[in-house]
Amino acid sequence: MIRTADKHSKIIEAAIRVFSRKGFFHARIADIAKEAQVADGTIYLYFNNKYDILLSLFEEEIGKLILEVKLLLESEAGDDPRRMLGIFALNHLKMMDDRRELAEVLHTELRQSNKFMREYRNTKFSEYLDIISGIVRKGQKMAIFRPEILPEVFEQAFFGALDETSRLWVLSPDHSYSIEETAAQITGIFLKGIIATAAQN
Amino acid sequence: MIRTADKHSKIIEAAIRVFSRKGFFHARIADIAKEAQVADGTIYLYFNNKYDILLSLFEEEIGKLILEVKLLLESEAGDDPRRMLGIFALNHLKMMDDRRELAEVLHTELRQSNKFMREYRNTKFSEYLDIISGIVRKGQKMAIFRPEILPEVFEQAFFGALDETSRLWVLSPDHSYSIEETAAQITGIFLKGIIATAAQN
DNA sequence: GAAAAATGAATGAATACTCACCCACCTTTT
DNA sequence: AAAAGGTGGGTGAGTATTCATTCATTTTTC
Repeated sequence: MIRTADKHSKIIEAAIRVFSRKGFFHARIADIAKEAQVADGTIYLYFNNKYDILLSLFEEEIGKLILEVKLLLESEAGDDPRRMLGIFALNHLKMMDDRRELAEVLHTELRQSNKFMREYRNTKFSEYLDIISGIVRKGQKMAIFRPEILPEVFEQAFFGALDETSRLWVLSPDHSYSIEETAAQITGIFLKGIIATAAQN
Repeated sequence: MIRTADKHSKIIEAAIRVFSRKGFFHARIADIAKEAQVADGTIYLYFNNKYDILLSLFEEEIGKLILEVKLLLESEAGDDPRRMLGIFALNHLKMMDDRRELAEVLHTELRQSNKFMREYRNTKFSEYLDIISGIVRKGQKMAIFRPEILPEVFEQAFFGALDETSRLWVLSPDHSYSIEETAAQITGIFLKGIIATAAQN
């Protein structure tokens, strides 16, 4: 066994594959160990228990996702909240499509564990979601978006739409339309839904 | 032991409570039996195994939900697709709020099991979802809704929005606004998003 | 007093986690 | 610079526990 390999990420990556294949509860530590080419016991040198693997996985992967979108929003949106929503949506769907195994874990296990978390706020996940309400507030401040829309409700609805879409996308292998079309449809509906005047867009 | 009690529904109802409290995997058959005031073995006279309880629960409860909404749509919507969307949304959120325990089970376990179902279509659940695309097609036929909207994508987005909203609603006990307000916000966004002309609404 | 329904103690399969041991590599001693 | 000693990451067989399911027995029904 090569000494210098980064066991931590190796285990996380193995866990993503195994959890996506069998689900958290049916995944055995032995499966993850085998997939990571590591002994069962080694896993406990890096994680406290099975559930800790899942939580670490969430934190780390969503952390990366947040950095990625924030960077993209700064560089590509030209400070336009309308474009920001489109970029967020497309990026979310694209990344879920690129990393299907991670997507499956997030879709099924994140909810499960959210429910049993003491403090739902203060997670990387809610930080990711709050990017959306941030965009809404910005648009309202600029008088581009209707002021009567509650940013939190919009956030829930917009994310819910993306989440359900990506869930079904990943679930079935064949698709009649592209990710870009799908993202455009969703962004289209929500933009028309939130824009202040009967604007052109 | 009460004699004429319908054991089947008694067990289903007990299972809803136990699954919502502990989640499917952590729920023990003994817990459900105790909650239903029935012996462990009795459960196996009505269901093949633990997972069968969950699947039956889905089929039966979503079946009821479908009947309820369809009736409501026929009696209250006056054949107007715009009102139909509003009725669907409000009914969905209200029912999730009324039956929080069932809602929690649907939110967390339905996804889990969806993922591991061979044939995703042909479930009561997809029948429920298809009510939404049905409304969209109706609206497009009447030239009230934009024809370029893909009914399936709208269905996913609209349901996703409702699902995420009800999920968070059930998850946290305190709310700044009412269900009616929330439903109105969501319906507002989606209606403005799908309506053909810059109509009055 | 059969037949049907219900019971709950016993069974045994499954598996998360532990821990005694191994050994590659580093440090100290002579 | 060779030997001795130390360090700690890595290992994986073993264990204790947990529960879904079964079935011999009891209770209820008609």
